[in-house]
Amino acid sequence: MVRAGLTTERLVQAGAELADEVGFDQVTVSALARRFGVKAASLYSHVKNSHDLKTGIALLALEELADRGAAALAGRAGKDALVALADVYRDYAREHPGRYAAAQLRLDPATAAAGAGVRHAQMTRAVLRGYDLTEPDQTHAVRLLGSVFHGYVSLELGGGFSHSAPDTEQTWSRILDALDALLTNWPPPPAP
Amino acid sequence: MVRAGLTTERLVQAGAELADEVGFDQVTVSALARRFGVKAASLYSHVKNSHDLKTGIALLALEELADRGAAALAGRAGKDALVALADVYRDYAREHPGRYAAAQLRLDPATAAAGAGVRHAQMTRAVLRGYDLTEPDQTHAVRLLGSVFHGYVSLELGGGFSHSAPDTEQTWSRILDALDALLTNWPPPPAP
DNA sequence: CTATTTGCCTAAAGCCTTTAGGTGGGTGCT
DNA sequence: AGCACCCACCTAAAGGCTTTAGGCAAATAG
Repeated sequence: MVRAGLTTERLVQAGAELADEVGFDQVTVSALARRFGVKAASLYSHVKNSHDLKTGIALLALEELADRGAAALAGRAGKDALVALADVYRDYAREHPGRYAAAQLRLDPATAAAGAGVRHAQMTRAVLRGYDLTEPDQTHAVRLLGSVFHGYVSLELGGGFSHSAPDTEQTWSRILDALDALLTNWPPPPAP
Repeated sequence: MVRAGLTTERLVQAGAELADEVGFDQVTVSALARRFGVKAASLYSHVKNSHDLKTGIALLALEELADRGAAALAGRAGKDALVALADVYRDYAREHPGRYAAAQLRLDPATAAAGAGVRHAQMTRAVLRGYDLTEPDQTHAVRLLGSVFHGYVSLELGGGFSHSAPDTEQTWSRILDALDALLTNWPPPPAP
């Protein structure tokens, strides 16, 4: 009987690959065990339960995304940085749809705080250094960028923009133009 | 033996309520049957299968959302209309998180085309009539608005903005100010 | 007041999750 | 080398959800 050599890390890694292949919600302890040629019960020595496994995949995805973001941001500023970071999210989601879905998993606050979530907010703040925003507008802008990135990527991934001209490539680039223009010229609070 | 009086419609309706209470992914044929005091197998005369039930809930949510949107848009234009439509999405998601999650279900093209999906795009286009955009910028703007609405709402719902000042109410209103300013002053394509 | 429809039931098979307890291969100590 | 221990993986089993097939009884129609 040859041992499969399971570890938590390898399970999470393989779970991420499985997610990209068949979708995050199809990631199951059984399917993962099958992939290792092992009985499902055997995974429970390495993973607390199904939810734990999914959390592990989510944290992995957030980490990978943050790493890519940091690399993309290095040496860039202004619109250049904005576009680079935005493309990181979009490209990652297209290359790894399962992982991206995993990153959307609602984590309990403790887990989220321990993970790479904070790095993401910091990266967006780093992009905003290239524009002239002060608190609290900077926070508003962080949230706007997060919303656009996430919203666009998940709509595009879900096929929300499919079969309609013009193509999504153009839209994406024009949206980034528009965001750049908006950040450059952030409106003051309207007089009540 | 008193009959429960099941119909497809009542099942979908109850499924939507169940989704709001326990989360869309916890909506299960078994749970729904339990709620009607009936065996799970009995539902299969009214609903093809589990996926069919979920699709029904998704279509219901899209319909409800479109109805609310149409009502909100009546008699409004410009920023007024923009804010009204945006609030429809946000309020609906907060009142009916399960239904909102359902509305995000990936539908096959045929089902999507038959449903209220088209009405949503048309409502956004209606809002844009208050601004001076022509094709293809109008399509880009439709997609931008869709991304912001969906992205913001789902991040807020997922707790992405929690426990950090300033509060999300302010951010939401400033984001809408910003979108209004952006649409009013939509940037031309940058020179290559 | 029968006859048909149809609403809900039981039975059963298949798959997933999770816990409990067993066995044997590896590893390290003597 | 021999031995003991540990840990990786196994079998067994209980419980849940999905879905199909076939049956009985309540509602409805002629």
